[in-house]
Amino acid sequence: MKSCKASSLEPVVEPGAGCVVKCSSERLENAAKRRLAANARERRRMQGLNTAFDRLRKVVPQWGQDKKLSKYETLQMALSYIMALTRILAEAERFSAEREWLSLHCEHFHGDSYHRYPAQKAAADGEPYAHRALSYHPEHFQIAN
DNA sequence: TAGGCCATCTGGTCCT
DNA sequence: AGGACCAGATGGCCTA
Repeated sequence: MKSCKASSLEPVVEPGAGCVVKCSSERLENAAKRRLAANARERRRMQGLNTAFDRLRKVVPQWGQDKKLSKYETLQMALSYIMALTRILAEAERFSAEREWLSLHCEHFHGDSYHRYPAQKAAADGEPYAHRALSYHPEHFQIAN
């Protein structure tokens, strides 16, 4: 019994017409199987992508959002969040550098007015600093663009 | 009912 | 050759 090469795209022409029919139907069957396998792989890939989005949603702030963020919103929020954290880090570094400078040069001052961290200052202003810094809302997305 | 969001299928392209 | 990735098409579900 002759076997067909599934890799060949052209139908194999044989004196007996039987193989042509059989080969093409086998090839069709193989193609269908490969398509189904590819569909399953694609489904798994997208599911993996969605679990990644879910994990991202968990670590991104959603203040005032009872509805879950869409994928686009999640990405935009993550971007804003990272930018906010970066800014906070930079500010913290700047403040600690200032503190060092002050402690070197102004030792005779008693620190209250100089040694305040932003968080403490903001708390004194009535609103938590971190909340003010990170309170991003979907309507702020344009800022990140 | 229109519009937004999503899942799935599908064919094309690139990479190993 | 086969898998991963991507983008377009399509249909379902939900909400204003």
